[in-house]
Amino acid sequence: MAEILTAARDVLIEEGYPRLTMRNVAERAKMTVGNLSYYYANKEDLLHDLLEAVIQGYVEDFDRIVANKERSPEERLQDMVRFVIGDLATKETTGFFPALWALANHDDFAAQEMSSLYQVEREAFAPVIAELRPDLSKKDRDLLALFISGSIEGQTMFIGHKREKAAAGGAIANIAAHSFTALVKGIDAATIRGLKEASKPGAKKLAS
Amino acid sequence: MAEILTAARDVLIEEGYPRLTMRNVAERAKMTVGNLSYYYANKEDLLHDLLEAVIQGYVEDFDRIVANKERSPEERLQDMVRFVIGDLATKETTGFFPALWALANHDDFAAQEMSSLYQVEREAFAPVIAELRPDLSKKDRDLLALFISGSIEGQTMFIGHKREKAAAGGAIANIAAHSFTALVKGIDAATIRGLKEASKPGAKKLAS
Amino acid sequence: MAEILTAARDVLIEEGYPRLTMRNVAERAKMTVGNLSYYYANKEDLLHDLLEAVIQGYVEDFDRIVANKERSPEERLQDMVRFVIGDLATKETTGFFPALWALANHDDFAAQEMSSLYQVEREAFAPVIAELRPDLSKKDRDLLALFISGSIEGQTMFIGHKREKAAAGGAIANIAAHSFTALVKGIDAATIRGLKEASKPGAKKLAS
Amino acid sequence: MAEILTAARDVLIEEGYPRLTMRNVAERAKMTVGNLSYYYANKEDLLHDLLEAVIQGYVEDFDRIVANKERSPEERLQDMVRFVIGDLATKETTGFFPALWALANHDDFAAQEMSSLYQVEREAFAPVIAELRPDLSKKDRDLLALFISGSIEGQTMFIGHKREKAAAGGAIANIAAHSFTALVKGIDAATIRGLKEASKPGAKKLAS
DNA sequence: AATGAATGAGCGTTCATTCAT
DNA sequence: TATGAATGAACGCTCATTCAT
Repeated sequence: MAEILTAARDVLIEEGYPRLTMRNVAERAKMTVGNLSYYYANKEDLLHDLLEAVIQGYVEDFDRIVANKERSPEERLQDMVRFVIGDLATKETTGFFPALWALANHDDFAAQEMSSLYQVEREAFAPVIAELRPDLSKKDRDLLALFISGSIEGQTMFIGHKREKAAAGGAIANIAAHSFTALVKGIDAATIRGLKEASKPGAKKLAS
Repeated sequence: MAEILTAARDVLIEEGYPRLTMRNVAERAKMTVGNLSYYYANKEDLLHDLLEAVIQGYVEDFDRIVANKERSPEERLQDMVRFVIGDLATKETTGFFPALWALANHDDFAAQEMSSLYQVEREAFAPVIAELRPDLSKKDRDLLALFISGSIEGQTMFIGHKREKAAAGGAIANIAAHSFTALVKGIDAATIRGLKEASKPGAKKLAS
Repeated sequence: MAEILTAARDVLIEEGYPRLTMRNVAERAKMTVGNLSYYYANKEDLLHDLLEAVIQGYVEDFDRIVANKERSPEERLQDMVRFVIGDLATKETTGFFPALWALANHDDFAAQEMSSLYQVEREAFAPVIAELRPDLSKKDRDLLALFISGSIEGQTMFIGHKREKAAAGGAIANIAAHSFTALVKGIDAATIRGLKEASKPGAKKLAS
Repeated sequence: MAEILTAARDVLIEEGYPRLTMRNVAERAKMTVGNLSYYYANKEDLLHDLLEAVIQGYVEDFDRIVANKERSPEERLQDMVRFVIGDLATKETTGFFPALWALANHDDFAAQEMSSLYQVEREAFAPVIAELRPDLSKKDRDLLALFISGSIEGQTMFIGHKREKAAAGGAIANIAAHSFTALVKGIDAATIRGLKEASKPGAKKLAS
């Protein structure tokens, strides 16, 4: 039943994972605990279905973005960045993802779901990066997508829903769009592999 | 007693926030629950002390980094990026921060502690950004620091301890160091404020 | 479930208020604590229901007494006095009321329940007093009922179940029946208001 | 140490018996629990000393009252009644006695202390009753004292400190003084033994 | 499908008590 | 005398789970 998953998602987002209890979900779904357990014999099953369903929603979002082929690769990269950053400021996303990240540290299923979601995200970035930088190896392009994806997600903690810097969301999106474009267009393979930048030894030398 | 906070931190990092119980902490600290509650009358006090202590540790790390003035601003920016990215791959940091981010959604104290930590992080970045870009307003420089901080933190989910892409940590650090340097050196105020990039309307137009 | 309230009442009466714990009640009701808390989400609810139920029982007793109109007012007053004094010597009443009186000092709900019970008791006395003394104001008649009620209740400590002077219960009932009859028939309004008795200043004068 | 008993008494009176804990007493006495247990190895000892001390205070009060021989027996009876009723309205007495009565149901020591206190109270009433009614047997006079004592104590629940009818305290004292005087002067031995009043069978007959 | 009832474990917390210093 | 530290049991309460109906 979809109502159960909606209820569970709402509890998770609004009250946090520690309060994602069978009772709270049942109450929100206007059911008894007994009946909830008819649909989900145990909490683990419910959690798995919940993660799958929520993540599937985000997957569909990414699929939709990629489809647009009318604009230039550079524009499409920036569209995607703005879309994801815009989404991350919603109550749902700000509520869900930190819970997912924390869960992934101790729950293999959550880690795997998270993994598959971000793979889809990276696959959405992949074609535009490939168009902009056909000279780079697939591995290097994947690393760029990985970095961009992480960079974007990390903004959640600051410009997410009701977070301290929520008001800076627009400027952060501008910076991100510019930064990732410049990065993709400007970086070379040697830099990615650490063969070029002179500053690397610094951290270590000065720490000692 | 420091042993209690160490035990609590270990429980949080290794088992996750939902298992951060008085009994688990007491057991790890080789105490009885009764005695634990002699030191911490309630769980909230313990959690607060724990967050404060752990965050204070990171604050001290940042303070130490900033101190180094021998290298060029560009090198120092890259040193700092590499230091933070290096740290984020440790078991402690990968375990602690996602828990903190999730907690911050529903616990005001956690949100506030998180806030003060990242302010310190941004203040560590501020002087190098100021040296590189004296032409930018303080507000714009702060936005750059905010973006960089978020970008770095977001890598945790991918290259953190035992995370899927942990092996890519070195490459990600290289990309980050390069990307942030290029960003700080290359961006202009109009871009930050969204007065320059032509791609902005795209997302909406194509979504419809 | 009535069994729970019965069990709770028995614990209160036989073991006293400090031992009225959820575990003790559950054990006596042959339940687990978990199941008890299915019926009573918290101890306060249980206590309130318990007080209400027990007090309702006494209210019904009083209602039954008043109904009897065949005997003279004087006889009815004495019937009532003997009934209440007879009841107060039962294990249940001797066990319950001191607990209630003590509780009423620190628990508002208990105070209010106690209040409503004794109001019913006084209303049971009111009509016979009114028949015997139509000349007195309602206020004065209420004061007589208040005094009689208190006088009766106070006997609990001495002639209650297993109390030191339990054997004197019959004589005390005789004295009470006589005393209250004489009081109601003999007192005048001036005495109630303290305008007549000459002894009043004595206490103070001699204490100094 | 007297401070401990004072602290314990204050806790009992202000917070009630269930909150009379070693910790609360220690805190009020500005001690540590450890040090409190130097003076009182266990809670039972403390409770016993507390009951003894408080009750001794009341015993001394009674002893003082009896001493006054200048007034007539009737006046002295009324003086005593007014004194006790006046005292019962104090915070201390209203707080202490219901706790004692409740305790006496399940704690033998409390029952015994209570017993000895009321014996003293009755012994205070005894001489005036004897002076007024030398014709009655000692046993009958003791029964009158017992009834009077119970009657007075029972007023606590209604006109005690912050109790519902506290404002009626003066009128109740007037009624009590009058009632007990009339009782002592008017009753005869046959009535006490139940050989005279015609109303006795009523309660039973009509209840059936 | 749905309810209500029940279990047993675990939660945070409080307590009387003990003891080394 | 006095403290601080420690124990172990009990407290009220919540939880995931089970099951008869």
